[in-house]
Amino acid sequence: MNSQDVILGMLMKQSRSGYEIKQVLEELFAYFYQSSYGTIYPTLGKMEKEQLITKENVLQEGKPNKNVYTITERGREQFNVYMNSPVENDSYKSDFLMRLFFGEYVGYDKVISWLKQAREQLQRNIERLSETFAQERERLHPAKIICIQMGLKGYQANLETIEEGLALMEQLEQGKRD
Amino acid sequence: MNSQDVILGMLMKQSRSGYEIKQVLEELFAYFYQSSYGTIYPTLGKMEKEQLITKENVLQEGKPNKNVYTITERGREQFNVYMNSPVENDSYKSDFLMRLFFGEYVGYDKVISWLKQAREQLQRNIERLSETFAQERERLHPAKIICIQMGLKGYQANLETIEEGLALMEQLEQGKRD
DNA sequence: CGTGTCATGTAAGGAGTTACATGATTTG
DNA sequence: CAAATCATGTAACTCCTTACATGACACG
Repeated sequence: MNSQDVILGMLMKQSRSGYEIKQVLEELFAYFYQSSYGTIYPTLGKMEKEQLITKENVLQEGKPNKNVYTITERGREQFNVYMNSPVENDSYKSDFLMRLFFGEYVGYDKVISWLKQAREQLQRNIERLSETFAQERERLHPAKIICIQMGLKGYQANLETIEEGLALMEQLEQGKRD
Repeated sequence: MNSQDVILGMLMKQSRSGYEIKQVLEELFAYFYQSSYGTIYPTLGKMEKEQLITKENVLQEGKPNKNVYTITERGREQFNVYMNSPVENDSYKSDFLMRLFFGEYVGYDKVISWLKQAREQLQRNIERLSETFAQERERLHPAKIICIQMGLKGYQANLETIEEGLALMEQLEQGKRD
């Protein structure tokens, strides 16, 4: 899976500009894929050259023009190749867990501050993800529902573990003061 | 967080060779950090030049020699700088979830095969991670226990969601055949 | 005698991030 | 009038991955 595969998938149903692709990526894919303009725009250019997509300049009122990209037949074939290729291993990189792993080298207060920070972030993520899908829930393809459930249940499990950990750490921090 | 920070942390308590570092990384860090020799050896070289670590060639019987690295005072300071820097955002990249998201473009059978594959992988991961920490559990620093709990509970939540999703998909697959 | 483990490294390449650069329009 | 939003792009850089290269010994 690379940025090209992702973009092809996003253009399967509707044509979009690079800016719009970024927005959707941030709204719906945030919990399992991240990207930046520095990747999206060059990739779109490359894909146009390879005739996987076509560009159309669209004039807008009150807004700058935009380049709207449409997937070609060749692009659809390419997307199909991706969808039938072996699934790559997940890659999870967490600075937060690294800190916890090395938590013995700092004070309890530091660990507690990391946990609180992670808790707040998770609460925001859960709120955002549930809201995004609350309305359209019933109309979605079952595989997409599973995908969203993976995100939500995963977040919730993490939140619970952090909540428990925080309770433990605060207890220890109290005990230390006596 | 980069490979240098991780290596410094791993040398805080004991000196190790590049090969040993890789082994520990695979055994204990697999669920939140991955690395390769292509990163480890050049990083060790760089760190030695910067006097964050020192190298010692150790002769072994029946095995090739190894280069054992020891953290210096300067290295400890550097590690401290890392531990007091702002925590970076997690980065999770999942080809598996991407496939599910685009599941509407393939048949139910394909989705089911992805889910089964993910289930098997998760079962293996859970088994490995629980075994690794089953024995030494009580002696660990609380922060490290939370770190491991994050891994285990996260895996378990994912497994449950996949199990539910698989049941749903298999039901739909049956319904389709009538 | 072949496969696996121990052990260290290099070189080329890929993929993506960050920062920079620009500019119009809208909203408060 | 300032800040946010819409919109596109480039260039330098960092970091890591993959593949290659080597070699001794152990185990079955």
